[in-house]
Amino acid sequence: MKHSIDSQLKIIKKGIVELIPENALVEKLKENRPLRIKFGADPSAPDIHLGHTVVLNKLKQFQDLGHEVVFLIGDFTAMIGDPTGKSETRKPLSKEDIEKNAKTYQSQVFKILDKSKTKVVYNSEWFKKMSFEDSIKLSSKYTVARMLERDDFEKRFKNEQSIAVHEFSYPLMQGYDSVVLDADVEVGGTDQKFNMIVGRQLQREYGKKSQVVLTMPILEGLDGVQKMSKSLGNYIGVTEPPSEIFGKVLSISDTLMLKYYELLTDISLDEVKTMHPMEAKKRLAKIIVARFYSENDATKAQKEFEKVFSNKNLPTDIVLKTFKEKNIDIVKIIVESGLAESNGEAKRLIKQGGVKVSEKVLNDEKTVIDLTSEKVIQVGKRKFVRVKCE
RNA sequence: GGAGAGGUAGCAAAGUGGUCAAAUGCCCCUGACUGUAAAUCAGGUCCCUAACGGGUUCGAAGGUUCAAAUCCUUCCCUCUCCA
Repeated sequence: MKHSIDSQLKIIKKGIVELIPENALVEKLKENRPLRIKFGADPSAPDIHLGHTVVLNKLKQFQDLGHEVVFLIGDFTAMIGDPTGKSETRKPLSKEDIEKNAKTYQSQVFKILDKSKTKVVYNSEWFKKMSFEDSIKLSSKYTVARMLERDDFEKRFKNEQSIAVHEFSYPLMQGYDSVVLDADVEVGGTDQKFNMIVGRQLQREYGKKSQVVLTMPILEGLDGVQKMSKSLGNYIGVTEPPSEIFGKVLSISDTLMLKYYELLTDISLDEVKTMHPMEAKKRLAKIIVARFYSENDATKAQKEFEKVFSNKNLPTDIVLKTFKEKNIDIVKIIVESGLAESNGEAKRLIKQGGVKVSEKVLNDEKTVIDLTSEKVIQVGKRKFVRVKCE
């Protein structure tokens, strides 16, 4: 191995929240062997977003240091369905869905991870074989009081929200995964801390060495408050088109931008602070786009952004929607091309001056548009559609 | 098993027979100002209608009433305390 323990440790510790416990990691590194780094993924939400990449980047660093990443897909867990929080019970996924999601997940994960140094495993492999006796044995290794130490359990308990008994099984199962896999290190977001620590204890109970728990900060979503997640709709997905990613980054607040720089790049914050916020944000957006596409795509995305939003020109590519009739009410066009949900909303938008036809604000909701020539309809700042009759 | 408290729009939370399509706050949408930033301001936020008005909403299904989110019955769900 090329790196000394000190230099490895330095790389590993960069950008993390906690390393529990640090000296155990040092001991493991001293053994001078590739460590097994466990990372668990839930195949119910297959789209990877920037939030996930914080953890994935850390895993990549481990790979670069010569360690082995075990990418665990929690297919067994997903089959049962996890009723987290107050949201209604999540529907258990079918086998087909899980398989499909797992594939999608993998294809996206390998935009960051090194495939040749990653071992993919499914936890149904061992859980399917477990008997009821085994599972009772497993649950006897942890107490309710300790379960209630977990933040969200405690909160829900206090707030009089339901906690299904089997929810206690999730930390146990996740911990048991570590037992089976002989994980040396488990990496996850701070929200996973509790579950990962359960893993440590279970490993000990089963006569194995405890894993080291490494937590990464949670990336806030575009709103700057809640964590980035698909269900909250405040995310930037790694498969989104470059222009989308670029635009979304530009829309975040300045404070949030600093956090993104911190968690997603190697650039020092001092340097960022000397820049004009706008320039800094564009730079960040470019870096992120380039990571999932290319420098070239990033530059293109920036030019397009400047064209549309800074100079208020029309975008280069606008979707074309054709109609059979030659003359149609503007309201109908807006709704049918998906720029608004209902006639009422379309009318509202017009009243408020949010609709432009061929770059001119339109105030009369009764306007009939002549579609013999092509027109560009714009709703708000960023929704465009080209329309004409067939 | 017993006693009690609840389920209202995306979320939180008022309303407890007509004045309720339902206060308020947040989220969200549009506009102004900008840097698609923050802060601020103005407007909007179930569906149809140019408008008058109409149609569907307050856990579900029935019922009482001229009239129900509000009263009654049954059911489903959540929580608290006791056993």
